[in-house]
Amino acid sequence: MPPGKRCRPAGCDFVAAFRASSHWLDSSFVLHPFVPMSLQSELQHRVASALRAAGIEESLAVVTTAADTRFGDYQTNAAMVAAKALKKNPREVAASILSHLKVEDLCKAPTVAGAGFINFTVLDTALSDAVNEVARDERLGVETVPKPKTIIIDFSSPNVAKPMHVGHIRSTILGDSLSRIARHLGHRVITDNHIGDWGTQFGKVIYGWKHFLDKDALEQAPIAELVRLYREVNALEETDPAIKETVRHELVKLQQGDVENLEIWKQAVALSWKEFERLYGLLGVSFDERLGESFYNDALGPLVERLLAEKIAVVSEGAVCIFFPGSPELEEKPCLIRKSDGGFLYATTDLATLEYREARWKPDAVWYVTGAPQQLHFEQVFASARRMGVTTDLRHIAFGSILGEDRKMMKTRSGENVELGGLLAEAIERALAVVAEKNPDLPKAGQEEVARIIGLGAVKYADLMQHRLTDYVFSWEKMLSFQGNTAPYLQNAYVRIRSIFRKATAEGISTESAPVTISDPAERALALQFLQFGEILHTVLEDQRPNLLCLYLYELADRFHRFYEACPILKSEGSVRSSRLALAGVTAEVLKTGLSLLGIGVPERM
RNA sequence: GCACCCGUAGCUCAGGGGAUAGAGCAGGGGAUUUCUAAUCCCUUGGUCGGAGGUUCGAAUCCUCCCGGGUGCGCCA
Repeated sequence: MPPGKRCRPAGCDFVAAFRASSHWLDSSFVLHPFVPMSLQSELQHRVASALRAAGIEESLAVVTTAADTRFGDYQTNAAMVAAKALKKNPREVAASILSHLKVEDLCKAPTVAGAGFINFTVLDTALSDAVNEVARDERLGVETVPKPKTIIIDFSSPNVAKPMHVGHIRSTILGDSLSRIARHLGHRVITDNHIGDWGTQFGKVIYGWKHFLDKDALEQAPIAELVRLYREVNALEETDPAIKETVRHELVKLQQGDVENLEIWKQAVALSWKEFERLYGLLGVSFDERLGESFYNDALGPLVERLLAEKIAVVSEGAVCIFFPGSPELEEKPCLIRKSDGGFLYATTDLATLEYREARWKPDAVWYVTGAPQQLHFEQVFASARRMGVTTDLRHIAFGSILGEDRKMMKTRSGENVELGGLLAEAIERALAVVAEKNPDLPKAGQEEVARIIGLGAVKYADLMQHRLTDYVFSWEKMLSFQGNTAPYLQNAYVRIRSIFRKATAEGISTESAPVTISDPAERALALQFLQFGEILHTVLEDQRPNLLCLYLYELADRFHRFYEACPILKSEGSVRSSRLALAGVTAEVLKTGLSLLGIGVPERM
């Protein structure tokens, strides 16, 4: 199985889904999530009022952060958009809007620039007020959605009897992060690990188990032994068609409930789970449910029979298929749900799984976090589900493949791909070396704890920071880098702040929350950045793109590091000191919360 | 053959109608009596694969072409 793929079928027009993604929830939170305290949304309201007064369509009132700080803090392109429809000069339209715009309590006088941009520079006082609002808010300006949805997120889904390798990291980490964000925004989330515990790999495993199982090796390193069996049988099959047939027969026997094969299967599943649990524990990933493929076995036959009876499925060339007349994309691509030999397919399991989920949780949405190559499969499954009357929003959260140095997908069978356990161990080991060097006084146990947080953070961040649809070339160097745009960079910003607070406490300086007063440019830049926190999370969830959160946090840490260089905190005095301390404190909170939503922890020192 | 994705700096990637296209790494030069240098500052580096089109405005949308990848009835 290629690593970019899951053990499960795929398919669905993920591009269409991606494009439509901002429409599946309430339109009310699509464009501008309700952030009543936010300066940005307040400006937007003011612009909307001005547009109304100027006789222009209010929905054009979109305020964004300025493209360049030279132009100010925020901007709106409404005049240029309106000018197009009105067939007027954009700058004249902008002037007309300005004449109706009342923002003197928030900004310096707005200016018209370029082709018709209206730029806003926020007053230091207004910015200070806004920051103090966020600082007082437990949720740091992040509102929950008014109408929470029930979302089932199906991710990770490794195959039993095979090791988890780097190809599994994307689904696992992406799914985990999306789950955390969705929950944080108030949705009801059910995470399910639809593990591949009933695939055709068992024919090979059982054959190998019966013919050349090394019991000592199984004792020592169970997964490795199972993999060895799998690979050896795989190789044998290539050369001997008779063995291939026997292997297939072992699978059929298992599916028919053969006692011996069932027992081997149970042991293999249990051994695999043990290893998966170890990795999930290390990664801090948990699931509400682990209903693997085998859970749905008994449902497959009746499901197919019912679909046949309902004339949704038909027999074609001996196989049971669902056709999609009237759908140009799927006209020639039926969904097969029973082979001519009576065996079931992944689509069958997916449909049975969906029925179960519908009945048990009545979800508003089901998200399948699997590789992009599976899009057609999901398209077929979703189309089948619709024929069955399912109206739930089904979405394939596709992601690109991890490529080898040769820019081709890493192949499981070639054996060259990197096992996840080894990658994580290496990351932690390298982090430990750095921690020991930088923080030799820390007790060993403390160093190990810090190394774990940093090493795992680096690996997770390296994956999450990438646009999820892009293929990327796997590189140890990138995965294990602790410099530049990496998790340790973000963690370091947090650690610096914690260090300042420790020192303040030691010196008897009050760290009680105090009002923030913005004056220095570095303070402005930092403050404006964490005011965006409330908006960014909604955008991330709407597009299912944690890389935007990574980018946001990187910029926050970047601005903090500059502030740190430019604005001494403990060296300053009085209200300036307490203000800067408070500013740093909020930054730390946003960093910690933001990273936790990526599934990344923060150490107190590093 | 058909469908989908991708092509942006030496490398790895952001940006997906808006102002002079950004970052990390790599390369060059600086900063530490000062809250952690896993940091900061400066700097080198780009006909955004190509050609048309739409638009006041295109890396971004449309069409075609080139190049790479992936998928496409009894695998998962």
